[in-house]
Amino acid sequence: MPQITLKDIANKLGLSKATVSKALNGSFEISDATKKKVLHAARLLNYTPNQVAVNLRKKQTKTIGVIIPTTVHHFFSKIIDGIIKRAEKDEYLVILLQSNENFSLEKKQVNLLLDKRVDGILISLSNKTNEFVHLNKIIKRNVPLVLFDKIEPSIPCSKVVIDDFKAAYNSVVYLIKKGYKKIAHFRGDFNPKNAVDRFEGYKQALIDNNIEFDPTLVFMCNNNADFEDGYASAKKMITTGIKVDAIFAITDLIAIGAIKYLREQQVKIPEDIAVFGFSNWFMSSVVTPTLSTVDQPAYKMGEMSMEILLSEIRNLQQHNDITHKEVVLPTKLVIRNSC
Amino acid sequence: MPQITLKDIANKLGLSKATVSKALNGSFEISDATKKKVLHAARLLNYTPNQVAVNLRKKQTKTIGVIIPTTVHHFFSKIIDGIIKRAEKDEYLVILLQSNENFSLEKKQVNLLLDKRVDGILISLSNKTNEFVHLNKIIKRNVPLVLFDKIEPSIPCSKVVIDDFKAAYNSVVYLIKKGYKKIAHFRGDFNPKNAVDRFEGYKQALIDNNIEFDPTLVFMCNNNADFEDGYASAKKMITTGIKVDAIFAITDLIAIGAIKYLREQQVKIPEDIAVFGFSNWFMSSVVTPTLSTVDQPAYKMGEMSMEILLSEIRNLQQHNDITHKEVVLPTKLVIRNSC
DNA sequence: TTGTAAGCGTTATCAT
DNA sequence: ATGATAACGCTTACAA
Repeated sequence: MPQITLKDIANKLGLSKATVSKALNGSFEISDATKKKVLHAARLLNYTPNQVAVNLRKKQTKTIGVIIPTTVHHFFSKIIDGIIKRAEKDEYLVILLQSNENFSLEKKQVNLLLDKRVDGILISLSNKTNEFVHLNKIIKRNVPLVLFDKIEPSIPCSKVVIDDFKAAYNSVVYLIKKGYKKIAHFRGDFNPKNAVDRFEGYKQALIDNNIEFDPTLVFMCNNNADFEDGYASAKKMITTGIKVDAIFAITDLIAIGAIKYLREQQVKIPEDIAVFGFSNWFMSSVVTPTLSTVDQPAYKMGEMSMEILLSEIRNLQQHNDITHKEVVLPTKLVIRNSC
Repeated sequence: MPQITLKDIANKLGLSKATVSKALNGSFEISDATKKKVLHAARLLNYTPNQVAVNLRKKQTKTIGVIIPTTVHHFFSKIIDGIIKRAEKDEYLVILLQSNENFSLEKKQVNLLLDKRVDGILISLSNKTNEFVHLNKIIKRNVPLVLFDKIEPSIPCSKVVIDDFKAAYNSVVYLIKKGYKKIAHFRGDFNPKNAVDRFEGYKQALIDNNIEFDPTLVFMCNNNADFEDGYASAKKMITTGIKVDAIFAITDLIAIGAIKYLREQQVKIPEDIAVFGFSNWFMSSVVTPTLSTVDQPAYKMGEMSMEILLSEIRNLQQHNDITHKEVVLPTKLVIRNSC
């Protein structure tokens, strides 16, 4: 059954398309009588405007594009949740794309979104992204852009992040205050900024507490930053005879991998070695022992990114000048039984 | 900077819009010479076609809509992964919406997608959905629809599901073969079909093995089917003095909640009580003890749903008749240490 | 208060 | 081989 159009209603009622359109949009120019007639006919015929036509005419699509490294990730799925819910409030639709940690895919996806004429774009950069022409292209095209979590500081756009440095710093300080002195760090080399910031936080916490930084206590988890990496690093640490009394892991998954190995080796947690994670995945609350970790406000991050994007879109449409925001969301320590 | 259009290129080159369009689309009517000129100019000006205009003209958007209950769920996020990856292969974009287990929201979202003129729709029904006019509307509008996971059998469209009955049946048979005789079931009352099917599978397995079905061993987890529910049900079971030697839980999360309570009470797993889950979340492989469970092919389910949707879209465009498929994806038991 | 007509940026048909 | 024109379905000056 072919879609009903304005023209159909106009013909049926002996009115012009213009009048029908105005009536449907509640224009004050139209008499109540015809408004009623039009509305009634529209309901009867089950008419709804073809948004593609509306979009073309109005030059806005009420759609925004989101590019993230992967959806299969507790942190990112909560961010998506926040993004979609916030978008819905303003009747925006969300196109979701995964870069899959692939830079050239990310570039391609930016172009797709631009061609789709989305009203704004939200990106969490892939770990491989080290060039930024695609981002600058977005900006040059005057499409609002907000970077979140995995960002590039030099891009002139709004950004929403977590203070990784501070969160790591606080975690390690917490460990130190509890009496741990030989604290290993299981780090990642990939998600450039986050991993580096956490590492720096770790280091600074040691220094500020008069504990000498010992590079041999730092283990690089550069495989995939996942469970296996934590397991392998713990194994490497134990088998090479490196003695520590605590581990600060860059990720819950890595922490849990480490826990698994330690438990297999009858290492008591936290008595022999304490473990601290990062992210507060749900999983952390059910492993044995339950994992102390850093809670990241993922939902909030998505919501906030969308919020800022929407306000920039609004400002753009109203020809107000837009000022970029840089939001640093607070994290908090969640102390459980692993330290 | 205003977007470059066909007209700009045409003017610059002293050609007509028509010629430029044809050249850009590689039409055989256009001479190689002008093709080259046009392509060069297009590249120079950084021209890319406005997809909104293309969509209006071609009456197709190369976009499909997906409605799921929630993104924050390991199972669903893997499905989304499968959907997006498959869509991308055919250069389709995906609009993602969450019904949030809210029926009226689901209805509204269907309308949004229809107005957006998406080329097809993928839905996993909310637990509250008990009317189906919105689905029939999609079909009446001739928009391809595929239902997955949470489906309604009576709707004339393609469906992709898991054989919940069989998976539950096999799990319980496995428990029985291992010698367990008093097997409790922690069930859910909500996601209608899945929960019921699993319950029926459980029951049938008992009957087929000459174990009398005992309704007092069935615990309803109708809060949210989550961790807390499993914990509470286990508590109820133990405190009311009901003796069992195994638990078949409808969900890993519920199983893990149960495990938590049992361990707190010094109940040995699996020696005193065995536990069997359902879904094979990653988490199941890291809890203590690691959880035996049913692996659901989530990624495959997303991929397959999209695959079928795309083929229906293709058939529709080519005016072939479309036949609906009903795919039942196989599951498999993952045996770990909890039974 | 209603209608006419142009235009959004394409593609497709039919001339030339 | 190229171009004029209409059409996709809507909104919006501007006229009536």
